[in-house]
Amino acid sequence: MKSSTTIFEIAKILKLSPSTVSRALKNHQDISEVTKQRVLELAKKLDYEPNAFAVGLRTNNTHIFGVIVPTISGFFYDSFIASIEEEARKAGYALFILQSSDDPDQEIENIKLCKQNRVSGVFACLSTFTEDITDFQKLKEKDVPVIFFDKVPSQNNCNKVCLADAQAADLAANVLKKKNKKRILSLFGDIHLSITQRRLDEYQKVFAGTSSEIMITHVGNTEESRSKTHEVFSSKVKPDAIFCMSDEILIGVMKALEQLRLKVPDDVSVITLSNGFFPKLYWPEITYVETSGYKLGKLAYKRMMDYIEGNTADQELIIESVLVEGGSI
Amino acid sequence: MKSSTTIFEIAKILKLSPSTVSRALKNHQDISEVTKQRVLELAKKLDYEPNAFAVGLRTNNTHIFGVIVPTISGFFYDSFIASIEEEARKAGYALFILQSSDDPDQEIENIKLCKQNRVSGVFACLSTFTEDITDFQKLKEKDVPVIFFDKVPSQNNCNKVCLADAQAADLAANVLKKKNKKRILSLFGDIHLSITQRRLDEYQKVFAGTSSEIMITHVGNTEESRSKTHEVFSSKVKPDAIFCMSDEILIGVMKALEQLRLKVPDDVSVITLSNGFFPKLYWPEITYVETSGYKLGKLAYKRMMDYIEGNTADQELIIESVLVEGGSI
DNA sequence: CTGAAAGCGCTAACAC
DNA sequence: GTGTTAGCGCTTTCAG
Repeated sequence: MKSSTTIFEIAKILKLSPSTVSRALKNHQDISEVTKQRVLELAKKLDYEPNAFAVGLRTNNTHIFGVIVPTISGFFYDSFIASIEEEARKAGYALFILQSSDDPDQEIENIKLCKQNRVSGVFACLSTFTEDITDFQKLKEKDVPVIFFDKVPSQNNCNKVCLADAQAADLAANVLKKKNKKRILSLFGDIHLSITQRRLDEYQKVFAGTSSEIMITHVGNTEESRSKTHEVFSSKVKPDAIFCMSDEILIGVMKALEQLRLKVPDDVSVITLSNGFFPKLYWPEITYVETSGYKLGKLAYKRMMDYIEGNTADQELIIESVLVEGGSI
Repeated sequence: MKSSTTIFEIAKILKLSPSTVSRALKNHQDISEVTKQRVLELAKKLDYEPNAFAVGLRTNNTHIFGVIVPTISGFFYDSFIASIEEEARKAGYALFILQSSDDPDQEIENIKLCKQNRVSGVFACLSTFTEDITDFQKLKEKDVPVIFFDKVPSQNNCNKVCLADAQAADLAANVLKKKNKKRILSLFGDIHLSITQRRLDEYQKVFAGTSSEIMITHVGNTEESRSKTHEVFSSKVKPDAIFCMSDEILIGVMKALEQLRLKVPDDVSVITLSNGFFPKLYWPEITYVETSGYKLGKLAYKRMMDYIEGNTADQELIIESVLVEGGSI
């Protein structure tokens, strides 16, 4: 990049000192109106932009937040990111977004990048396979606030914002129970994920002691969800309802139902946990318990700002789940 | 952030000079193996990370690319971003992602942020309403490469990578023509967008002089697409095919067809231009002409690196369209 | 109200 | 092979 206008040049032209220019530029009260005007005008004319490096080097504050997510694209994190970006922008912060691709090594690289770029704080969603969070803790020791979201560490000495996983599963399960569903294909994600565990535990609790058959099934992705559903509904005794733990699973289920020409809710009821977008693609719209990336983003941002303002005690914040009625039950 | 280990501290402990440490750290050939080892070891032990500000201030090179998009979340840009991120990471670049929210003012703010942070280059997709790109051109004058993608300026003195909009529309139209469709509901986006214009022009060309009725209709979003489709198919004479200009439009169409209990392709054929994800949600899968954010990202990145290596002549690069057969026609 | 000067951490001539 | 030094552009005491 070609050298840009500096404070020094402005000072020279206006026969002022660099410090005066610096102060004028940030509207310091000590500087006379006339001087301010002259400086501002010339700065604009010369297209002056402060050198963020010099500022950062001097002040040790970047007004940049790091965001570490498994992947940007997809079902959830894009809306989370968009959500914090909205707020951050208003407060003059920019976002430094890093993908871990669910790879713990890459996650560590990302932490390094955040460190090197002296971010003012980090929003982090752990990769599926992260076991060790010492690198995150080191950040925190350097007074870089770390707010974990969605996939958070199990230990308590950190700040987390989460969706009410257990409550969401509970809510959905109770809808099915109340509607007296007797044979429910219950589709959950990878059994090793803590998020799956929590949802599953709560779900099973609701049906404990009832006569409902809940057919717990784990699927790794959309295609598995589709094929499993197809298989189950090709047998003689068909379920009267389907529970989906996530959007990925839902869209596989719906594709299978279309293949089989089964009608929702006449032939089978469907309920899902969801970010809210996919249930609205179908007709009738699918009833879902909201797990909103957007809302989670707002909460995470709020927590971050709170932390920066001094409230550094470890907390775990939860977004309550909401049932959104479609016509699928 | 608490002060981190510096080169100076390492130098002091090892009784070396800062420059020797600096050189050792970047594996400079002048430095003896022993010294390198000692430095590297201590650096690791002290958890040393270079201060990106100091480096940037000194070298004027950040290894950060700015990415300006209308919005991160949605149908297309998330996969574009994920795509360049993959490559950038390999080459040691990080991404600084900014949303314009389709607001030209915010776009200008974003350009400023890129400037202030001395990014090594900018990937930019214009907001819908951007008319004036002088701010981008100023970046370029400062030797910051700017690669426009997707929604690009109409003028030629810049670098662009695009999807083959016209060709994509042509391809889809020809499929419909060959299948001898006679009454086609043709749904396009906002008429003011150049992308709509280009697709529409080419589309109409294909049907010029044929007996097919193509019912050109403009819709602003998914819901309009749904309601328009519903309305058209509620009349006596129903279309035998639907053309969708985008994923947003497609999902509205599909919802309307579900409402009306119309079967694809028995009752009506469907073809769309698409990033590739949504057509696969349905059964049968929707036939589409691919307009891939992922591929576009790869191309944009390649062009950026090429530019950085000296090939600075203005170019317009195009991604050829591919027809992906589903079962919807 | 304004100026002088130090220094943030690092790199790269230039010395030795 | 290693050390010395200047300086990137900015902010911020401290001194007028």
